[in-house]
Amino acid sequence: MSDLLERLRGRGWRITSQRRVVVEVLDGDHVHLTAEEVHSRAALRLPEISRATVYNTLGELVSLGEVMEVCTDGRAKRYDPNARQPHQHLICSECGTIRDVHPAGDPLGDLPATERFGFTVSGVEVTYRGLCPSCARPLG
Amino acid sequence: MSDLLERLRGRGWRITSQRRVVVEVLDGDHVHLTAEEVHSRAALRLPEISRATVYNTLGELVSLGEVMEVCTDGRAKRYDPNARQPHQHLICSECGTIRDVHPAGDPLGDLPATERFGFTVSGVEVTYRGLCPSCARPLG
DNA sequence: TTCTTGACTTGGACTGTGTCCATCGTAGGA
DNA sequence: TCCTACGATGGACACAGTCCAAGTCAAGAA
Repeated sequence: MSDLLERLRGRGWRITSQRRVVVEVLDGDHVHLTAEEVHSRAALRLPEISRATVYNTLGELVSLGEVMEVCTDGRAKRYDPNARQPHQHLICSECGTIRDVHPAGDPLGDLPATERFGFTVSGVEVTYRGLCPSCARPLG
Repeated sequence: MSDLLERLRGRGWRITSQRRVVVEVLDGDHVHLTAEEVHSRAALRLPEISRATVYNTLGELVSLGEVMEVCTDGRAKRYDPNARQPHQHLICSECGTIRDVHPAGDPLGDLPATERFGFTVSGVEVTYRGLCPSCARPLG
């Protein structure tokens, strides 16, 4: 069983087959799936799993800090299982591919007090945009 | 007439009453409205304006680089008329208020070549999150 | 000025994403 | 093994955004 499931049990989660499958789908590949993609992959193993359950489970994983929600465009959110290691995202504007990246610098520290307008700033998201090698190629 | 309308005319835009009203709504306050908010404000001046037209016009303004699309959460996109001056956003996680901010540092330069994976990186969005003064206040 | 035409607008249907809720099922403790 | 509160279900619903066929009109031509 994955460390993640163990941590969840430790936090009082009731481990059901549905939750197990959702967690395993996320744990399997470190790609950035939409909720629908998680649902269809989960349904391969557990055909009767409902959309509502997948949405609920993803929402809970996000609020526990185990999974990161990535809002790339106006479309579906994507879920990043690599939430425990700080990182940013590089997104292809053409095909939507997402890569995790680790920039130098400290964006939080870059925001001077005079630019905080009294806010309690708790986090920062950095999203780089561009074209991936395939999409940048002329008639690729 | 606004500079923006003049620029648009220069780019071959047909200036219709609908487009004029949408541009005026955006030009008026430098806040970050959703498409629906733009539509309802536009409808105060031009009651019969349709949602489709507002969406079309906003989309065109974005692709011309005159307006910036801001995707704050999974909900509706917001439209920022301040697209010609580079800036970033500070968002209250509680009430959704958005402020334009101008951090020090150069996030684009912070992404080393080894972290670009062959991408042609063209831009970067930085979103700071936290609580605004009203929402941070205990029982405010 | 009037005419012409193709770009623009309209409204309603449609899609995709996500939420809600009443009901049913079951994990895990007693 | 039994109980029960927590979780799952699925279908209705809400919201954001897109699409399309038909009607309208801005602006250049005559």
